[in-house]
Amino acid sequence: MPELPEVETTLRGIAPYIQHQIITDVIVRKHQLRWPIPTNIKQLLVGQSILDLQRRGKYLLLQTEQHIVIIHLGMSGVLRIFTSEPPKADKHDHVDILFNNNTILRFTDPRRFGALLLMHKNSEHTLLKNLGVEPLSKNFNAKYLWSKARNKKVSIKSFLMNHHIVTGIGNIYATEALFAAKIDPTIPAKSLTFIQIKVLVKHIKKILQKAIKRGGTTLKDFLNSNGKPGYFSNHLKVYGREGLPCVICNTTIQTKKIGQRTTAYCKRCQANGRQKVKG
DNA sequence: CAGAATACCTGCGGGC
DNA sequence: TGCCCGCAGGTATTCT
Repeated sequence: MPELPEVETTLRGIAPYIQHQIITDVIVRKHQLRWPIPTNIKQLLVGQSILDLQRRGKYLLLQTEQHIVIIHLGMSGVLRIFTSEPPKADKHDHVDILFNNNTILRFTDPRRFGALLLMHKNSEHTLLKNLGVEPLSKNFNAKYLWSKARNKKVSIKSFLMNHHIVTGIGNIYATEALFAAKIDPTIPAKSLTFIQIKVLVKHIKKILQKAIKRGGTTLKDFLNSNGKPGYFSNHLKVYGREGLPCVICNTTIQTKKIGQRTTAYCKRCQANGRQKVKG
């Protein structure tokens, strides 16, 4: 999906339109997303106002007086804002939330891996309670990642994509961060030196921040709340570059499946000191 | 318990 | 043109 920068872009895009606004209607055309949208969502939300909007990992949280709306964009989800009559809903426009300022928030998701759930304001949702640290927070630092990596035999790439360790990093940004840090994505998490962990943390933060600044990455589906794509795609250095020359050393970029996910890497830059390539 | 495989769903591009 | 296959930004759940 949308990974952290895309969710953050979405949050910033929709917040000015719906914060402090009262929900006047909820139209659900398709309940069956990753989990069913609660059937009583309309009666629970109408009349409530949006007090606050937050992001936790890749989850968007819309806080109302009584409930918190949890939204996950899955692989192909998009939230868009309409301030006048929206276009006729097509088959993937699953939900419209209407507000008293005539704004409409529309949730579109062709693959339906996304979710729209409700939790009571005082409860703790199982989806959220076991999430790891936010990668852009101070809690995400070399000491933390190092301590978590101590006994982990999984590849460093799968480790980075484990949301119980650190949230919001998906295939694109894990791939990019490992390239920037010159770390072989296949090596076990526990085999990294503290210095490597430190460099990796630095690059993760840097890349995520840069991507947010560019409005996220659009490969195919992602659009911001105005329906515009993100522009970080132009800054990707390895992801999607299989067969093309490495931007650093010209070696042909290869791919490999790690934990079922395609991983692009430079054999030379990310050799992790195992062997020097001639030349 | 950790780690790997599976499941959910649609759309698209490539090969034939 | 059309069919079939594999692949895609995610992650909870089930398996070994």
